[in-house]
Amino acid sequence: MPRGDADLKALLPLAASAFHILLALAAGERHGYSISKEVESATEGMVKLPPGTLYRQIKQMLVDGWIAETASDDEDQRRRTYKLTDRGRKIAQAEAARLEELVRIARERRLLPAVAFG
Amino acid sequence: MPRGDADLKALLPLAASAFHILLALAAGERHGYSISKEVESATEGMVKLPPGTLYRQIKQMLVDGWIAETASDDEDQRRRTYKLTDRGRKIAQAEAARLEELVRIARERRLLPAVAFG
DNA sequence: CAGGATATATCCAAAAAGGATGCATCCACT
DNA sequence: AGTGGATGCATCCTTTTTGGATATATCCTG
Repeated sequence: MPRGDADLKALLPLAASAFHILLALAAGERHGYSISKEVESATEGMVKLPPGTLYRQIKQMLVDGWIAETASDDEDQRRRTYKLTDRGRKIAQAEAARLEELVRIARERRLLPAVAFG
Repeated sequence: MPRGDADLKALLPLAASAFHILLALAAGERHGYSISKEVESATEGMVKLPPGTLYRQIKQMLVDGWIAETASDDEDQRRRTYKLTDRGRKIAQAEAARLEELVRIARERRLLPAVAFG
C-alpha cells in the first residue's frame, strides 16, 4: 500500500455533503452557490445543500486544505470560487473508491442488476 | 416511472449506517451484533456501528417495516435475528442505485479509473 | 431606481450520533 | 460446578452535526 493511504482512509467515510462538494469541484472551478445548484441538479433534487451546511463545509475544507480559493476573472464580486487541491482530489478519489466497493457488494447481493463485463 | 418509486426516493439518501445494515441483511438473516461485525469487516474497519447507532436504527427500521424479526432456530436466547422485508429490499436497491450513479459521475470526472465496457 | 434573484455568512434550535453504562446470557476452562 | 471473559441487547446522556431562519450586500431586469 502506497505511503500516505493509511491516514487518508482515516478520513472516510466522508459526510455525504462533503463528497458532493468535492464531486462538484472535480468538474472544474465553481463558487459556493453554484456548487449547491450543481449538486441539486446532479442528484435530481435528492441531495440539497442548505446554506448552513454548504458554507460551513467550505470553510472547514479551506482550513483543512481540501480546496483553495482561486482568483477568478468573475466580475461578480460576491462570488468566491474554489478548486480542488491535490489533497482534496485524493480524498475524493478515496471516497469514490469506497463507494464503488459498496456498490460492488450491493451488486453481489443482488440489489443491483448484474452487469456484462463488470 | 413505476408507481411507488416517487415516495421511495423521498427516503434517500439513507444514513450511511442504515444502508450498511440493509446491505448486511441482504446477504441473509442476521442478529444485531453480527450485523455490526459484518459491517466492520466488510469495510475493513472504516465503518463502525456502535451500539447506540445500531440498536436505534434496528428499532426504527422495525417500526418502519424495513426489516422484520424472524423466529430463528438459534439456541442463543439473547439474539434477535432480522431479515429484510420487501420494502426494505426496495429501499436498499434504490440507495444502491443512487450510489452507483454517484460512482458513475465520479468516474466521469476522472476520480476513478475508466473501466473497459463500463 | 425598485424589486426580485443571487451569493455569502452566521446563528440557534432540533436532530443524530457516539459511546459509556448496565445487565443478562453464553462459553471456555479449570 | 464455579468463575471470568466474551457476547448480545438496550438505554441514556453528552456531544456533534444538521437544517433552516435571519441578515446583508450585490447583481440583474424592467
